[in-house]
Amino acid sequence: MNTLAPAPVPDSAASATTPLEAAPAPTAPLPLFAQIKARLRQDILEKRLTAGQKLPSEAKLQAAFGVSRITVRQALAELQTEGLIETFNGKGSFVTRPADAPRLGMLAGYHDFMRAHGRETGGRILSARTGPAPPHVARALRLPAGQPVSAVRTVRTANGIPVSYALLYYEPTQGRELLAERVHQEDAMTLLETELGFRLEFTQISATAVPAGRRHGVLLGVPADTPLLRMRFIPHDLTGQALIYAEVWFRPDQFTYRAVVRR
Amino acid sequence: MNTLAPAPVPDSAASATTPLEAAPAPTAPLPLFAQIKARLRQDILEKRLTAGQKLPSEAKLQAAFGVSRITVRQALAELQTEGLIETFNGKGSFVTRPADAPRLGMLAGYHDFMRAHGRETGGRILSARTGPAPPHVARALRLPAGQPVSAVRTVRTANGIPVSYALLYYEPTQGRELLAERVHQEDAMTLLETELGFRLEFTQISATAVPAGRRHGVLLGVPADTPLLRMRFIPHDLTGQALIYAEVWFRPDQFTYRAVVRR
DNA sequence: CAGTGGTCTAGACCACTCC
DNA sequence: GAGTGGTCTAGACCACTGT
Repeated sequence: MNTLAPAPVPDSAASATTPLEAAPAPTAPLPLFAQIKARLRQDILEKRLTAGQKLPSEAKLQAAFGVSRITVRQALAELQTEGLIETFNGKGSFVTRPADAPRLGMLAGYHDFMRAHGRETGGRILSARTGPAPPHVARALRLPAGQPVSAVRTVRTANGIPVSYALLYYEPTQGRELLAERVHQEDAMTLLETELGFRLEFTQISATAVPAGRRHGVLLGVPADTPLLRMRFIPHDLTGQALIYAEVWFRPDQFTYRAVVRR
Repeated sequence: MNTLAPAPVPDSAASATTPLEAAPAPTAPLPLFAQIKARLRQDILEKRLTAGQKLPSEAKLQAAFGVSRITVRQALAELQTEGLIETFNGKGSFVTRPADAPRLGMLAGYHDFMRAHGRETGGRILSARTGPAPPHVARALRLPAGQPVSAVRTVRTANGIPVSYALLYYEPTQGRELLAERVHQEDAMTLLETELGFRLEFTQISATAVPAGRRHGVLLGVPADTPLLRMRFIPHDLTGQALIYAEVWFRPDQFTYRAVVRR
């Protein structure tokens, strides 16, 4: 017997909606700890276990899944290195709040960075509408060409000076409409993690320099042909799905991109 | 008894040079697995175990340290998640060659990227001399102001077209002089990892856009005031020491910086 | 105090690699 | 087949957290 009983996720929370038999399992029956890990991960991603919530104790998991403690601990250990849970001696294991996890990409995010430097951040939304996705956006978001997407344009300021012009694309599903109301106040990545509850796994980043066009020059308050830093951010969740496509033009005299990268 | 016997690193390789008693251990005697891990890590960093080399088998480590297999495995597991070793079923554990480890920062490095796109990379060294460190460089490398550092200037080309102008600073110690002979052919980060055997842990990166000055314009073959992408890379080793300070100006029509960042 | 995770042991069986 | 890592069990003691 190498397959877990279809036991519900123990303790609190309903489940039953995800019988283990539905797993792939054509060839290799996953090791026990991997099955437990997959189950818990799914519970987290699908919000049956929500941010900050305490997981069942190791003893309870042990009993519920009918395995030894070491097996339970191996599952928890891997979830921990993946940053999905945190465990505290004497207290228990808890689903990480995404904001708790150290942010490696953009150092603490744009707004935090500005505030940390004593600059008042502001901004406004220039437009927010829905239309067919441009080809490169559709490709990045893995959507059929021409599929309708939301497009939001914003300008951000610091101490009243324009800093960036941003163009955001995303599928107009789930609670993502919130982006159109808040991106001028908070970082899109922060909103995705804290307000919308997505679990970011990795982000594709690119950077280049471009001369300010007429339109960007006016919006950012610089003469045409002034060098601008143009970056693209494409954050992905744990399943590899791209969540948004963001293209941002920065005034280099007002902002320098900084990051810390492992390896 | 909670302290490992001063057993030498078992199998091959001399050691004995690092008795465990020299450890901190004033208050909390590290857990056994942590002591084993520390010992192996040290052996790797100090080249008693070198890249690609096979570690003693779990059974041998078990016997050598006088602990149970699980304890050995916990040490190995953590070294693995830190990327210091790789293990293969049926073969053993091996010290990772830094180049094997997935490179998250610059996607596969500049030269690999160019070659992957079928472009012939070239370059030349403009100058290599030693002089007092500029203040911002001294600060980043944690050196006393004015301390002598090596400074290397290079230009890189792809298919004969200038792509970047780079300015590298580093302490002229150890084998690092090699940098002055090879940076025009290989990425500095790659040289540090593969040729010089450093273990990179994290890299500070910054990006901004600047107008090409007269000198940069001539070197890169673009008119003055053309926008350039200017990036700084400061790679650090496992101890947090900055290894080099690199400042690079890219022609944006020839190169876009791309990276994948966790979280 | 009870509950929780942190560490550790001594064994076991399996799958994989290489000779 | 011998050597190696991958998985798993049953039990133990400790340190920390809360009441």
